[in-house]
Amino acid sequence: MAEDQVFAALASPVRRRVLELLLERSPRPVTELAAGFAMARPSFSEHLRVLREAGLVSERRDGRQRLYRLEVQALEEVQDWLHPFERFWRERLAQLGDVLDDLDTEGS
Amino acid sequence: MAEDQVFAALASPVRRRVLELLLERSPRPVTELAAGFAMARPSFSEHLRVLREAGLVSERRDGRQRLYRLEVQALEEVQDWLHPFERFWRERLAQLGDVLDDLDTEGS
DNA sequence: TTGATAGGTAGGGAAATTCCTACGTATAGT
DNA sequence: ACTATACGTAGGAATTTCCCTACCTATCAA
Repeated sequence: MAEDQVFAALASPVRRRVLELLLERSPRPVTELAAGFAMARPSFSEHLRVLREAGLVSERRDGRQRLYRLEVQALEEVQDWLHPFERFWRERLAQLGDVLDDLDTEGS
Repeated sequence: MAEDQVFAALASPVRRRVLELLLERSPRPVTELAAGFAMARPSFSEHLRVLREAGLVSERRDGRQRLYRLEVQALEEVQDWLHPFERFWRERLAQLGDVLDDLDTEGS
């Protein structure tokens, strides 16, 4: 399943950080993305491959650079999976709100 | 980081499914949760442990059962991480909307 | 107390992940 | 044509993950 690959890709802090970098500016060449990581380049390439195969980024060649672009629609799969749970924590927040209201009422 | 453990826990389809089961009804005993998985019990126990250590579920003992409860606030870490990306796909959707509008305009 | 049920821990093997060094390929500049 | 740059693939070691069987502990029921 595609969802599986997306979640598996997000399991690595390195790969999540790459997506954050691409959120700031996209597309960007590999060297620029790799700059912040204390890691050999082939290791970093491997992370990019995982992101690519999950559909989270796409690659375009430009001269001798390869520009990686954020493909944000893949993250919608995460959002979609998360969505049914959202109701639950809204309830929690509502309850928290009630408690705060109570404290407020008592305090006044 | 706690975020790391949450994302790592969600990387497994089995564990995501467990959370979905707990969304339907929570808390539930282990046997009930394990019913749908073709897996030895100790393997399933291990998945529960990962979920517990990520803070995604909590355990309470009740007689000889252990009731697992969904702890949905741990998923907020995912939501929080995802949030900055949301703007991006809203833009994509807006663009898609424009295209559909254009088609509509041409069609009329 | 004996036996059945619920669910865990211990330990181990296969496979996947994550990192490395060495090397290959393509493009750009001189 | 030569050299440097950008980035990948190949192959391998260490670690982690995911599953197993065997066994232990606690509770309930007869």
